[in-house]
Amino acid sequence: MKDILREIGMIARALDSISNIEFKEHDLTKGQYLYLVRICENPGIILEKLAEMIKVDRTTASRAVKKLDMNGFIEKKGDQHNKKIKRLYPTEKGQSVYPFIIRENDHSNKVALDGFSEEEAERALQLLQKVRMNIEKNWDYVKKGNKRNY
Amino acid sequence: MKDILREIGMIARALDSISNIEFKEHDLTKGQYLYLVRICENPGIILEKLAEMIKVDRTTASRAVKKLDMNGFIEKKGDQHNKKIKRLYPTEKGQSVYPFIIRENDHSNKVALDGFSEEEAERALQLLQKVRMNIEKNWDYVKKGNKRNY
DNA sequence: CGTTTTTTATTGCAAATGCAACAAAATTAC
DNA sequence: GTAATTTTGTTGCATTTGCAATAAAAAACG
Repeated sequence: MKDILREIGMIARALDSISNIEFKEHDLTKGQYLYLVRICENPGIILEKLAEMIKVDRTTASRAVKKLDMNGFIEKKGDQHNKKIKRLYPTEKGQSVYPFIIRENDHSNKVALDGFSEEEAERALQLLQKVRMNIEKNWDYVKKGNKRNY
Repeated sequence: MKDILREIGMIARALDSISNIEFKEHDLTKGQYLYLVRICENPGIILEKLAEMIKVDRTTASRAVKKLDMNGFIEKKGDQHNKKIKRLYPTEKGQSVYPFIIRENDHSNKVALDGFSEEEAERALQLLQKVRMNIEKNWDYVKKGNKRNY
């Protein structure tokens, strides 16, 4: 059995750890960069979709977003046609941090793909996207309280 | 820029979330399965190496291992020639849970690689191992307090 | 040898995380 | 239309996480 999952876990923890240390400089605490980039790239997104996109619990996302709001990185706006949802938008301050996040992420990507040919990098991305799509079905399923069978 | 890192992050969080839910059945709390499998596969490993292997902070590993010990999954043994280190070994109970962890992980791997040919799966593993090796250098570097330049 | 540095392990905070439970708006079903 | 279900969001609580600081054994260095 090709154990790609352990590799993925190691890579993800290492990268997250690095990012968290590096973004402290921009007053972002643990995990916040994850939410902020996505809100910048999807202005008007709602919490539910954001959590789904990041693959994190709704309640965790709720608190992370609340903190981003309190610290002035984003703002929550009510919707005219739907009183329940709160749309999320980056503030000036949030947008000003965005380039730093991208630059850091790009650098990590470069490091990760060091020694890869253009074809290999492309191939790696395709394979990972496929893995992600395979796994997200299970995530939805299990998160909704269902039990996998194996 | 091929953003493989976001894909990896999503996959890792989704899988970790699934595993944590599924291992509750075996009285393992969040994250513990990570430590237990590795101790089973590397009996006598010390905390420091374990943390490095998993890519997690030393102090986090320390507490996770303490809990595994308190709950009877593993035990810490002093070394005869080195009074500082504590070698970690699975107990009977720990070993009895091991097959379940492997079975779950295997299943997740199967799901992840659904639709992959044998060659593709092999290729994916190779690429990920390479990425992991590229990234772990940076992780060591940053964890030791150094600053990446980019 | 003695001293300096590195390795290994732990604890004290402060913060993030996530399940349970709840609430209210929106949507679907009848 | 109303009732049942789903969607969206939040808090309470218990746990995990990780940076700082500490300590002590071991290893390196002179």
